[in-house]
Amino acid sequence: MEDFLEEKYEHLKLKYQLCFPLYACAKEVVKKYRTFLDEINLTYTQYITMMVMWEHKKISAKEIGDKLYLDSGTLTPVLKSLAEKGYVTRQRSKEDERVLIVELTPAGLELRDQAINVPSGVSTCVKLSKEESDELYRLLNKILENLTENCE
Amino acid sequence: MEDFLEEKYEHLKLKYQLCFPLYACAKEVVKKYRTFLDEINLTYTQYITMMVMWEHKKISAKEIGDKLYLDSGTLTPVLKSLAEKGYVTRQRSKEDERVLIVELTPAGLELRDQAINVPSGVSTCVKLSKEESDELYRLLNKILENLTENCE
DNA sequence: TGTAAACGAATGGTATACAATCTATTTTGA
DNA sequence: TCAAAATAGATTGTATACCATTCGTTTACA
Repeated sequence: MEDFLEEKYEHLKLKYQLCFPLYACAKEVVKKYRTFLDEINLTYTQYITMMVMWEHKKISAKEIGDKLYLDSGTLTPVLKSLAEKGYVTRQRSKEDERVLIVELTPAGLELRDQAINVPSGVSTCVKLSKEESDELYRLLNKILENLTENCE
Repeated sequence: MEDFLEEKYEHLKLKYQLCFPLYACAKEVVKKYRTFLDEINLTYTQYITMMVMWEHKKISAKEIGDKLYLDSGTLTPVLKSLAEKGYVTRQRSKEDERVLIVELTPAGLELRDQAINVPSGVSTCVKLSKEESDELYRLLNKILENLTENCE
């Protein structure tokens, strides 16, 4: 095998990877969020958790994890920190003691008004047209679906 | 303000966010990589670092960080672990003592043959057409460019 | 009905990520 | 020329993420 015959390794180069820009892009976008979220003293993970709370008001930890693709190892400390900040309460379900019910507090609801301009701020930096955003949204959700089901 | 007038908060719902599927998708793809990379005992970060090494053989830590969008806080332990596994060497540049030169070892080069089927394995699970992959690649790199420059 | 299986959280361990700071070296510019 | 600024890595601290395991509760089913 000659040393210059490296064609079979071409696909291992970073620039031919689809998944690398996905990984890098997600990191950079979260980093951009940080500049906006610092002002309301939330991390990105706390922020997306609050988004679930703003929409659902009262929901189990399990359901939050399903929506955010996070397991209890990640979510438990996040929920505890949000409870310490006074934005949510944590209590066991009466019907099923295994279940942790997370509920939005009035302070948590008020926080929404301070977060209201975060999405547009980030969106301005991302600078995609409506058509491009829609297409990207579609492709990402398609991958998410494909990965969630078993692959052959 | 009536309680049912929540239109102004609609855009804060998770399903209207572009960045959330990006974040979730990147996590799930990296998780899928893990199933393939476990076999060769590499983490995802170690794997993309090795991809840079396979392509460049000898490169500074700074340049690796630029390519992978990683800072020294993340990269230093990754490079140390790869050196412990025997895949790279770490030594200071003679010309500029500040610079750390990372060099691929023969064992590191051999590892490439074991990694050769990883990209197609993940790609099979992602299940996008050639056209979709190309478009996603284009959009992600466009966002990366936009985020890297300043947003007013 | 009573025990095994399943379930939801919590915990401990490992590995990122990034900001802030520190150290050593090199470059700049008055 | 020589002090200030810039640069490259390393270190420290905080916050994810995920895996494996554990614990207590609930469900299934033999």
